[in-house]
Amino acid sequence: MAGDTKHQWFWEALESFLGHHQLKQTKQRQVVIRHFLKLDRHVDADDLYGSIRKAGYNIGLATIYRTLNLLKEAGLVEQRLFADGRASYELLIPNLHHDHLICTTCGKIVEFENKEIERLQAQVAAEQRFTLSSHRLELYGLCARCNRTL
Amino acid sequence: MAGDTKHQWFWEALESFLGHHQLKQTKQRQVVIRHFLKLDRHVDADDLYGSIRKAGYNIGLATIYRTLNLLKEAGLVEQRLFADGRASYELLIPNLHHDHLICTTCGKIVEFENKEIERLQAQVAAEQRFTLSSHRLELYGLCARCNRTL
DNA sequence: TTCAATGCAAACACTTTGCAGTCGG
DNA sequence: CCGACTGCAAAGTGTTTGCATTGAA
Repeated sequence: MAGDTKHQWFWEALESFLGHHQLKQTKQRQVVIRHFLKLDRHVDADDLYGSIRKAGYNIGLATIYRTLNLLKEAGLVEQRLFADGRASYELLIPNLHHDHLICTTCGKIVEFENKEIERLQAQVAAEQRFTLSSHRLELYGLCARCNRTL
Repeated sequence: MAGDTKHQWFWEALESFLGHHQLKQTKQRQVVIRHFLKLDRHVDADDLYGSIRKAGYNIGLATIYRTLNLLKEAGLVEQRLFADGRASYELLIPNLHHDHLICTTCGKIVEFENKEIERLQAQVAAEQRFTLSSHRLELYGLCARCNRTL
């Protein structure tokens, strides 16, 4: 119902999660999530709040945080912590993991995926007898543009 | 003077940094840093505060934060952010980079280094025309012990 | 003698929580 | 109707900052 076709899998997963946990579908949740999906990448609570407010809704910041935490619980979203103390959230697409290349000057983020690196990670974990559940890889440096400008 | 031989390079680097920035060596800084070096790994402000206080010193939390930030500025220490909002600090040993394998249950941290992964990272960065300055790789999962207990 | 450093407390920014009212199933 | 959800404001959290004072160079 609230789902566009592009994110149908997401709404289905959410519905399933809500169902299995006797949680409820609400107007506000739908608005928050719709805006989250629209903003698409690396969204923080304030971005969402602004976007939602600009669209004419009056939804409390608390509800936004609660919704983001819900999505995190549901495993649909990943929380990412930044040095300035803010947390940003990213849509977690199943089986479509990627890592980040981050420009330390302009903040540009390039996503990438490298099967070979992942394979080696699994190998390292196995050597230490860890059962891997997830990982985070971030490469920091200057993007081509900033490298030129500086 | 305040430097044990093991961390001599550290005290020298610090002295050099202070000198080049007209900053001062103080009693408190030395105490904080000495305790930081003693605790050795993945220390947070409160750990330090406790350790210092237990040793009979009365040094403000603010000073501890200021000192840790100083070390970060000096590039001698790396700040790491945790999901619960705390920041922990780790001694940054030059040319001795390592990544982390973190147990999501007991919090155990195993350090590792993998040249092959680093090589692939450099390759990825080059493909995107990034000039790499650093990276962070964290693998999350269950350690052997927790895997057994659960 | 100067100006960085300190301790304290107040200020901060982001996030969570308590509560009374609301609304979905 | 039950109990999860909401908005609001108040409370929390770890960290930073303003200020008068201290102390290193």
